[in-house]
Amino acid sequence: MPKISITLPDGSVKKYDQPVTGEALAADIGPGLAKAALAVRINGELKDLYLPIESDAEVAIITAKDEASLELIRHDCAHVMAQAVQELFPGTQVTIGPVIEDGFFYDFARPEPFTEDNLAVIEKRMHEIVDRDLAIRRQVWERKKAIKHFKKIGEAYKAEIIGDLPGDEEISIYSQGEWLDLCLGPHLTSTGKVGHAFKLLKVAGAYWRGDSRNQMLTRIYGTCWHQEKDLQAYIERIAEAAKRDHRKLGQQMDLFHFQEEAPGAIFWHHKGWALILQLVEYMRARNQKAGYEEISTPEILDRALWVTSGHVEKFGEDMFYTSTPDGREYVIKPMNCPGGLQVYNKGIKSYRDLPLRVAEFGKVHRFEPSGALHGLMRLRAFTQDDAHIYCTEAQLQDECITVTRLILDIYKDFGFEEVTIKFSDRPPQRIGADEVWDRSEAALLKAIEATGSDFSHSPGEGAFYGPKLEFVLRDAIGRDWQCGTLQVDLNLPERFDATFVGPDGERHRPVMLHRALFGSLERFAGILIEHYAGHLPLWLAPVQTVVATITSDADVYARQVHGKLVAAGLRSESDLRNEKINYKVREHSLAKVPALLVVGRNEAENSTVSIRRLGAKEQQILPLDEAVAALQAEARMPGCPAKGA
RNA sequence: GCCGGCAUAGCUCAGUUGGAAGAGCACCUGAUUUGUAAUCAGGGGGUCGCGGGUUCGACUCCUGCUGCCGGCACCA
Repeated sequence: MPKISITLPDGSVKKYDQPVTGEALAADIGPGLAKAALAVRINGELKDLYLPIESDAEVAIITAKDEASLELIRHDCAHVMAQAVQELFPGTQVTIGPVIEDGFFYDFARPEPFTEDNLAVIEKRMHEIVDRDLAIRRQVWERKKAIKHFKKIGEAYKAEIIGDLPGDEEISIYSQGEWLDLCLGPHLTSTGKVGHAFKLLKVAGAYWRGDSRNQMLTRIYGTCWHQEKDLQAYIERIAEAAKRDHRKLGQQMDLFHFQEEAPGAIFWHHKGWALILQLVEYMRARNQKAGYEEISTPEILDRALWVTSGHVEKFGEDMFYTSTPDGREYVIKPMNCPGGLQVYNKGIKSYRDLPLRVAEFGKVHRFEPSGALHGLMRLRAFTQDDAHIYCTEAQLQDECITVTRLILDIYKDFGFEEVTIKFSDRPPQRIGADEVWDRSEAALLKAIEATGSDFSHSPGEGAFYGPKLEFVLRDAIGRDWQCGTLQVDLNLPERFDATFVGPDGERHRPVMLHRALFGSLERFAGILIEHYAGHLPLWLAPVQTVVATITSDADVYARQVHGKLVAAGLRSESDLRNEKINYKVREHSLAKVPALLVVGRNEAENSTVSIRRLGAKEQQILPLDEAVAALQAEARMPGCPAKGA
């Protein structure tokens, strides 16, 4: 009587008298599969191919076609790299080497860190180890023996990891040839299965266990694919992202610059500023439609106010300070809310005033760690499209839903269709009663539900003063950017003693919400530049049209065309230089001007323009007035009624 | 902040073992009046990031600082 029955993915069942390995099972199904087999999935869990299956199970043979197999070869590739490193650089300790998106890394402890120059040598040795086709085998060791072994060979970090594993966990050690590593597995059956489609990408420092108080290790990043063409495609993908880099495009398009005297702050040139102004105009219109008022509060406020708000205590090390000759100490605001609360507190608020929605395009300064600065994406001086909503607890739910809908709707206008929401709830250290946290968290969750959005839960990641939602959008090449945020604040209304008079004639504490949609205008501009690869849609483009002449005979007409475009509200420039049209086309194309209006003798005589759109090879000849009207219509801000309409 | 790398003309980058700072583009001048991604010729332009040191001599070697780049940590 067969003892073990194996159910395959197609529903068929194979029966065996004794335990069977994944290898044997694959061979039993077919020689092609035996050759392609990389691992097995037993009851949903990935396992090594050579381990016996002891009891009835649902089993699938994993081959290169399975998504999971990429993780396997990347993990093995990390091990091959670790082996190569230890062969080449004796005395280097291994720590951890996980699979990450598109690749893997391994962290090493070594007095002398690796540099990029070492990568080629390590890569070469890795290819040799793959060619050795070493069998990879799993062993289970007794805990004490494992710790003793790793200590003996000088692997203090590995010994520490084993010591910290839960008591009931098996200590599995994988060997490939002479080389051993502690690892949960599973792995391929031999180093040969890794193949040669891998590449080491960069070296970096990384703290042991991700804690900046610990020793810094040296990390090597790599990527690994089944086939060379996949590797090449990945390398091209990285190159494509580099081409979109907003710092590079920002220079090419003459949008902004940075310089040493203002680390983390930006000099906007007029074209870049035009983009920012357009974002502000858009958000103002949306705010106005959504029932917001707008205020503006001082950028420099007495330090005492920041003591009251709690910022000095909590973020004192991360703020800009300034003092005046009269000896007063000020803080350059890192947030708009304390200033906003001063406006709220001026005069007495009634429950009839709520919900009160107050927007502020506030420029804030934060003394970010120098290593965190990154173009427009992480600045020390940036502008928030901030707003604070003061409401009653009863209104909290509706306000959360309305804000969430507004955010999602606005992202669509910028071509971001895929948005996920991150929900962060109460951290261990917090202020406020648990019942209030219960209600606040429930309100945010309900808002997610009401919009039917995808969301992820980050337990304990909320701010100390309240839970929050963070809105993450996916750009044209699949990268995620966290932009918008909606936070409940249980702290500041208390600290500044904000109140409203209720129907009962008593003073009550309002609930305060913080919300930003773009987050930072500068950062959002950077994201847009990368999302569109500089090809901003007409309504956002800094220079929307350029009128370029073919000969100087058309100069007078070109001025007339340009004048009409400007009168129609378009950001237009004219190019009457004594240059060939090829030269002009090339130059304005590189500057990412969306619409080039070429005029020569023909156009001047017929009152037409030849429109060449960015990226197109063909032109379109249109009567001047028709062309202006069409461009004007296209340049209209989405989501808002036309001005004066 | 931490680890590593980088810093030469407005931009992109060359610059050998330490021995007189270069190219292309851009800019200026002139010629050319041109039909959809670079017309030709000439010219001007440098504290080689900043400061110290070694040396007869430093863009080059050593060192401190600043900024930037790639990560890590941080991100109210």
